[in-house]
Amino acid sequence: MNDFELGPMVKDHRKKAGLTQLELANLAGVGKTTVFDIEKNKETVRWNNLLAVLRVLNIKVEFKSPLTK
Amino acid sequence: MNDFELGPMVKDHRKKAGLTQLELANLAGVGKTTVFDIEKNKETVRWNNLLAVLRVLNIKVEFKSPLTK
DNA sequence: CTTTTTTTACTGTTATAGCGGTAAAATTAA
DNA sequence: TTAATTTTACCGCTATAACAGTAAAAAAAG
Repeated sequence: MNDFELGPMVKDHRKKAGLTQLELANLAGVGKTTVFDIEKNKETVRWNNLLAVLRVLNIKVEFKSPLTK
Repeated sequence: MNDFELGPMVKDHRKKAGLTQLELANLAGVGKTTVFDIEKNKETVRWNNLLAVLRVLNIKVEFKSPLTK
């Protein structure tokens, strides 16, 4: 289970926000290539760049573990 | 709100797992510097490296948004 | 259909994350 | 206390992510 893919989620949110990849990139302060890579599920992107994109799209990140719950 | 810091959480989980930074790094397949940086909240680490460390510590990542819920 | 926009893909260059090594603090154990 | 371990910090070197172009393929608009 949990073969969740972040890329498609980002793409979906961007679409629903009415943004092009370039617009999202500019809003997030990253290059268009980075947005493209994120949507393609490339995981070698930098954490801060991914965070910047998620922030624009109002996607929150949560970390959970048996210890946390 | 939500000035959540990932670094301390990683450190706490590592401690409770009885691992040194070096051991965690080796288990995750990253350099010791990367583990150190993550615990210091350095956000320029690569997403895949962060994921590898979280996986060892059994910390799951969830993405949430108004659209998702 | 045709035109426009967007997305995908590739390229060369630049900036820097990641790495292991080393060593000094800081912490923990004996 | 001293000794051993761990963490923090810094150092070059290397690998590669990020970037702005460019252009072709795909999608959307007219």
